[in-house]
Amino acid sequence: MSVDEHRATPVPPTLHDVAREAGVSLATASRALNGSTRTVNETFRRRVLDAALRLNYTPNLSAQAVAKGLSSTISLLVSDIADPYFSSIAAGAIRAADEQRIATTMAVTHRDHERELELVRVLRGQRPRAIILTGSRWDGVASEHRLSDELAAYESTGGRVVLVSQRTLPFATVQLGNATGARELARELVGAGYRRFAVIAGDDRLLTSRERVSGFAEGLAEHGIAIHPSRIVRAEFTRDGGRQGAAELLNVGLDDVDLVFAVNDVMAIGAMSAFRAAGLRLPEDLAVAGYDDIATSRDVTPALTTVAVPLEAVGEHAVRLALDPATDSTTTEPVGATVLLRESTPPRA
Amino acid sequence: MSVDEHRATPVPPTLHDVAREAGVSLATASRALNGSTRTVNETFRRRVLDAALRLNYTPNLSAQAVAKGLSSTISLLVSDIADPYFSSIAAGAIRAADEQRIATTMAVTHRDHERELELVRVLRGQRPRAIILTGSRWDGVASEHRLSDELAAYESTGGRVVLVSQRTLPFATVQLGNATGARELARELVGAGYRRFAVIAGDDRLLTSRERVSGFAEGLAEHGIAIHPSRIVRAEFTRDGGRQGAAELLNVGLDDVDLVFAVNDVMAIGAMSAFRAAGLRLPEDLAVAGYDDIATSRDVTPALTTVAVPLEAVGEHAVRLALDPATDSTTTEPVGATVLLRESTPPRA
DNA sequence: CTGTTAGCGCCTTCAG
DNA sequence: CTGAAGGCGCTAACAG
Repeated sequence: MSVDEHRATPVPPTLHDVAREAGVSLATASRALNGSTRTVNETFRRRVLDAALRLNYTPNLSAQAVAKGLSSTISLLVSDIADPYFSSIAAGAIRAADEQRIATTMAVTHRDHERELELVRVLRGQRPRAIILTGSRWDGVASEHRLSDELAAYESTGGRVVLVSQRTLPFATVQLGNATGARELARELVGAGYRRFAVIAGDDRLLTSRERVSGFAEGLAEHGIAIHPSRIVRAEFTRDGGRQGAAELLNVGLDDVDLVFAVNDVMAIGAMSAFRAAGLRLPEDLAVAGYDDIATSRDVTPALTTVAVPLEAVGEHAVRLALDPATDSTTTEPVGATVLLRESTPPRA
Repeated sequence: MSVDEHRATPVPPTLHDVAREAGVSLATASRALNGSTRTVNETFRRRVLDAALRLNYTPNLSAQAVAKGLSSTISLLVSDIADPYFSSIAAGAIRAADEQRIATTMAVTHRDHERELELVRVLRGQRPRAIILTGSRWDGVASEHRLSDELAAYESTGGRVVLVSQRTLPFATVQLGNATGARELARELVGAGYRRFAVIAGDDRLLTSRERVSGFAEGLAEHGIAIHPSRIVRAEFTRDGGRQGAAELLNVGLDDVDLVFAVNDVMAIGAMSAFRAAGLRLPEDLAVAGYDDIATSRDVTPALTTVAVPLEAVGEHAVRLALDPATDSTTTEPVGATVLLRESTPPRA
């Protein structure tokens, strides 16, 4: 009767078990199974590998992490994983991490900055190789300073921080060309014959919203076109936010508007639904444009004009920056965007 | 000049540092910071907490895991995180895990069973509290046995396995009522006046596809309706698969069909796009129905008739099963589905 | 090339 | 209630 049968909770085999089974020392077993630098006699190697296989041994990654003071994990923070914007970035990030045999831990902030700060503290406990923060940064939000301090503390103890958004904090960042993309969209829309615009924006402290709105306005300004302030409404960065923004525009009146730009596709799609519910025909009565090029944008009717952001590539870049030793807190990786004119904004006479 | 300034790589403060800073022993510091059972003098408690705050200390979770032989992580396997079906489940799972202060590690199988098996092996190394496998199980696929063995080994060493799909393997599972949902859908569709059906299914070894097809057929059979085998095509479980399936149906001819049921929304939406590209008017010329009720299904035009699966709740259930000590390998949690009749299947005269 | 021996950061009996 | 000491599984010098 082995000692195992006395134990209340069964327990996975350890390296020690493998070594004993193979009749070698712990060190040899360790080297045979992982041994980066050192090499080990082929006979012993086989014996160890066989033993490991026989016992169905899997190295305890936590133990490895404490022993070498380096984990094989990265942490990815997203606002909402059910949002296609973030799930696409996550897909790219997970794939890139996977290629380097790094596991990805995901956490969700629900767009709450206090929560985001708290999560960073918790995640630090995992001692991940890197923490990647996705989602727009905020302006004029007190917690941003505390967040920055927390991240700086993390970096000062060997971690790496990568931001996906704006470079408002002193960390490596994958920069999304929001202003440029929106400006280009505005130009193309003017080129297509549109002149009278309204905008459904997000919270003005959300830099992504701000950049897209101001970039769009700049593009229009180049053609001497201005957006009347009453034609810019703000709402949440969600589908319902889009519906609400549309309702608000409907209230102030849309007679002098021929195109509504929602600062992201999810909102644009919500807005389309609200406009249609109000009896408007799209695109005949009103044109709509969004931003991001989420998968749904081509499946709605009319297909949504938008600005494509290579989201999966963004996730990959973020991980690459995170894992590249050459990266430091001043590193920056710009990512471009591409205007996609579709049926929701047909050329106007 | 402190010793820290000599170190090549900076390092996070340890519990030892905190204890020294607070002028107490390691044990006291440990108890003050986590100490479940033991209680510690209020004065010391404060001293320790203050010291921890001052040093910006975060407990090393890996070290805790090795010390107590129990990690605070669960692993979630999905086929494709950018697919709204899985990202919704993930959202629910992450939230539920979060509530119990458990971190979620995500891995992606890309619908490859070999990869899935490999991932389980790797993930076991993390010693997660549980491994949750989402996505349809396969029938007649050799690796399912090896997977089962691997999972059994994991469970025999204290882990917990939860499946989200079919209970074809001897582990706790959240069972999705695919057959029931599809049968109900068929009934409602017949009730709405439809009589001639075609189906876009997935790989026949995919149990989710099979269950939905056979449930649907059963529902029709109750009314004496059969689907001609040539009107059942198979394709990948993706949007492109849906397009392809639609093309195939278009080829064999759709004159004697008034409704196409795609076994999931993503495929249904791809099919709609293909049908429309072929000049069909939806729903006048052809009705379409899907399954899952992903967010996009209500945003397409016409809005898609589907069967709602409470995806986020499914994720939550999976985590609850995973973390509930009362769960064992025979536990089962059935989850119902609800038919949602929308514009893509208007009542027929 | 192999084995012995300290740790890694933390928890947890076990004495005081 | 507190502190000292051993151990968790593994790695990395250090000898042999």
